[in-house]
Amino acid sequence: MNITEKKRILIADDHQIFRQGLRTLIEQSENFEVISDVADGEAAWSAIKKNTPDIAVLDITMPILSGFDVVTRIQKYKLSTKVIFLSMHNDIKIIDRGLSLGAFAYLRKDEAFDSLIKAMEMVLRGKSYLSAELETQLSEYQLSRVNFNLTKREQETLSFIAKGLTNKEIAEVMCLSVKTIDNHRTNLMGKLDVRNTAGLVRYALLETMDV
Amino acid sequence: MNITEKKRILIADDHQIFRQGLRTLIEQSENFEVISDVADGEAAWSAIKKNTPDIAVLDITMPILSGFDVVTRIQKYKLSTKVIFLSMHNDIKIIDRGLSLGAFAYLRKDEAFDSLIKAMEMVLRGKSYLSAELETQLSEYQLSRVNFNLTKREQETLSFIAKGLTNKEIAEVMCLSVKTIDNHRTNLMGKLDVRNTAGLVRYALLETMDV
DNA sequence: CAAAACATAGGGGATTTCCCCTAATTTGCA
DNA sequence: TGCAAATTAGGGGAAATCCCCTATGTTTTG
Repeated sequence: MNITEKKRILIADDHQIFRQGLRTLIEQSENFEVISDVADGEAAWSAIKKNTPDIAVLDITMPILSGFDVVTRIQKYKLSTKVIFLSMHNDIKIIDRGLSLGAFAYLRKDEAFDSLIKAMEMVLRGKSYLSAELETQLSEYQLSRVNFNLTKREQETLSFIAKGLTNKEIAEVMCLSVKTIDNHRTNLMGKLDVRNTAGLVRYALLETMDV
Repeated sequence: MNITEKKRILIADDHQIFRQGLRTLIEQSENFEVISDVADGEAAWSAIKKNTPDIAVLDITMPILSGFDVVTRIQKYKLSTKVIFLSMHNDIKIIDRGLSLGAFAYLRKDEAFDSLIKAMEMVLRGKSYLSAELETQLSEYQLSRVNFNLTKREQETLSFIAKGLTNKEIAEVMCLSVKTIDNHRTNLMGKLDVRNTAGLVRYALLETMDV
């Protein structure tokens, strides 16, 4: 770590008290200075464009632009600012999305402040950071996702199920036997690890966006 | 209509050809001039903030910011620019959402250009515009929505159904007879005008956000 | 080319949903 | 206070689902 020059941090979070507290904490550290703290994603993006901080610590849920929107813009304009998400979200899907958009670290707000310092130091060295717990969850999630390889016919069947058609109706529109649709249905439930129509519809509506 | 001064129009749509065509059409009219045409919602918002056109003709599906996002900002900053949505979407829920966010008119892209002129003239007079067909659909939709008065127990039952529980399992967690859950289910399907589990889950996931 | 995966279709049966109906209590509101 | 709505529960039966299984032809892939 360069002693003569503090690393420049931007904070974006729509909760003012949290923001002030975080700023104070970070500024106690010798290696970091907070150059700006803002309350929404648009302000964050403006500040990042203008000042290119070393690290942007972003909330996900923010007014106007979300943290996802901001990191997307950073990637688009190839800015050197590295993003750390600091969010209350515990949903592994959200976390996966954030990291795949190009963030270097993801911390939950309930983690210790030391974790943030650690994350910032690692991120500056070009490494990503994730708590051990989240890392486990994430790899399980990504592993489970790749097994969701639905075949073309299974996808078609699923989309009809999600639209509310019965097996008989699906068989008619796809010009197939009801038994074939029943098979697709069984295979879908096996692959997606659900037990009934409700689970299939849930998957179709929540995990994919094209229904 | 003021003859000496043309009304200033902004167009936002991510399809360039459509945009150019629309600009040409509008500029043939004597009463309107296109001050800007842009390809995404962020550019639209910037231009609206800067120039406050009389009317913004917006697509809904656009990069960076959606048309919904733009109209939300216009409302938030109380700008005088009036929004007309011009979209391919035919889904009455989308249309309802757009109008309830504060748009003055909604036109489908497949409607005649004259409709747009008519809509623009009405919008300038502070009136909203909707094709007769869409107006009928919309009032039916809004009427049907208010009848979706689900009782407390029906709502509970629905949320369990949407989570994938069977009637038997729901009966257990709610300490009721399976037959009671079956009744709730039947009543739900009647009220929501769907025919099966898939329809119930769809409603729970798409019409409410707390699942 | 051979193996694996996919798509098709059927048997058969347990379980669940779907959809009528009746009916007793309880709750809420005018 | 009284009536309407809500909640509970059940009978009964048709339909659909869920979940095993086998089997044959096609397509994809190493």
